[in-house]
Amino acid sequence: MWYMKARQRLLDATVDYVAAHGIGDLSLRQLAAALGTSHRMLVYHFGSKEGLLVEVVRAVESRQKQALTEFEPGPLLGDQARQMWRRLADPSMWPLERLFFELYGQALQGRTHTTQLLDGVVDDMAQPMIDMLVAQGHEPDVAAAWARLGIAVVRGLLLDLLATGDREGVDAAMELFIGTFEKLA
Amino acid sequence: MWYMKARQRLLDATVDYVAAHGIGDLSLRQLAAALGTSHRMLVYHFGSKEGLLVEVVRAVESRQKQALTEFEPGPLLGDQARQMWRRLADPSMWPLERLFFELYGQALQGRTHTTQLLDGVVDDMAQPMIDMLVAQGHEPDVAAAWARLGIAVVRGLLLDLLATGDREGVDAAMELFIGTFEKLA
DNA sequence: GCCTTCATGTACCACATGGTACAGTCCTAC
DNA sequence: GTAGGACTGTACCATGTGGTACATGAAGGC
Repeated sequence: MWYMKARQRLLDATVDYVAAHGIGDLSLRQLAAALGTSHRMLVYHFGSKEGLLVEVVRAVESRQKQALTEFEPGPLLGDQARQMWRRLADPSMWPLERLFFELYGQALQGRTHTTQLLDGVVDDMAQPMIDMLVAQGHEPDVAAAWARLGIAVVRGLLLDLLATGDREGVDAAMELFIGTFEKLA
Repeated sequence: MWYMKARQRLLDATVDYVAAHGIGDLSLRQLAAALGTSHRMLVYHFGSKEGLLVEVVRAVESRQKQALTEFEPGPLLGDQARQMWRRLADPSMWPLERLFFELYGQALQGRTHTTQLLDGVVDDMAQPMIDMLVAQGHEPDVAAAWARLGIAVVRGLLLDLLATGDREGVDAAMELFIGTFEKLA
C-alpha cells in the first residue's frame, strides 16, 4: 500500500527528526517547519505536544526492541552475540541510540512522557536471553545474571562508542567479554 | 571558614536542586525561587543561563571523578572493584548519577554546554585502571580492553539499577563480572 | 447536488522564559 | 562620615511557546 495515513507519516518523520536533532529542546513549530507542515497539524493529530512525545517514545521503544530481537537463532551463543553487536554498533544505528539514551536520561529524572520507557527496559531484553541460556542447560539464576550483565555491557559500550567513536577499542572490549563468556559459561 | 562566596553557594545549591529535579526543563525563575533568591541574581553571578549550566556540568564532572578515584589502593583488584561498586550503587549517589546520565544523553545530542563532559568520559576513568593492571603484569592492550569493559559494566549496571531499583539482581550481575575477571585476568 | 466528516492553514491568545535598566542597600577603605 | 564598589530587588521587555477559534478545502455517502 503506497498510501499512508498522515498521522503515521508525521510520526515517522518526527522520530527521524528527533533522532537527528535531539528531543530536549524540540518545539512544535521548528519540527513542523522541518516536516513541511504547520504546528497546528501536529496538535491536531496528536492532541498536544505531550501526546506526540508519548508516541515518539513508543516508536523508539519499538524500534529498539525490534533491532535487538531480530537475529537468527542458532546454537552458538557467542556468535549470536557477535552478530547482535555488529548490528548495534553500526553507525547507521547511532542516531536512534543517541535518542534512546537521551530519553533514558529524561526518564530517570521523571519526565512524564518518558517514564513508560523504563518499565521493561531491562526485563524485556533479558527474558529472551535467559530463555536461551536456560534452554542450553544453565541454571536459571546464573542465566539471569549473565543476561543482566550482557545488557549492561551492551549499553555501557554503546555509551562509550557514541561518546568516543572509537569503534576498534569498543569492539575489542566486547570481544573480550564474549570470549570470557564462551570460556566460562 | 563558615563563610562562603555567594556564587559558590548558589552553584552548590543549584547542583543539588538539579540533581533532584532534572536539568532538562530547568528555568532560572523556578530555580531561583527554590534557592530563595531571584533569577536576576543567577544571571548576575553566572552571566547567563548557559554560563550557569556550564558550571553545573563542570561540578557534576568533578564530583563524578572524585567519587570514582578516591578508593584506597591495594593488591586485590577484585576487592577494590567490589568496594568501588558498593560506593557507586549506594542510594545516596543515585540523584547525582541520574543527573550524570541525563547530561550524558544531552551531550550525545550535541547540547552546547554539555559536550565537554564527553571529552574524557571514558579515558579519564580508564587510565588509572589501565595503569593498575599494567603494574600487575598485564599486557597494555589487554589491560585497556578490561578497563574499557569494566567502565561499560559499571555504567550499564547503574543504568539498570536506576531504572529498576533492583539492587540484588544488579549486585549479582556485578559479582558475576568481578568473579569472572578474577578467574581469567 | 448536498451534507457531513476529516484535514489543513491563518491568525491569534495567554503565558513563561532569558535578559536588562534602574534604583536601592550594604559593606569596606580612607 | 563618606565615596565607591559589590550585591540584590523590582519592574519591564522582546521573544518563542503550546494551544485555540475560525474559516476553508477535500472527499465520500446518500
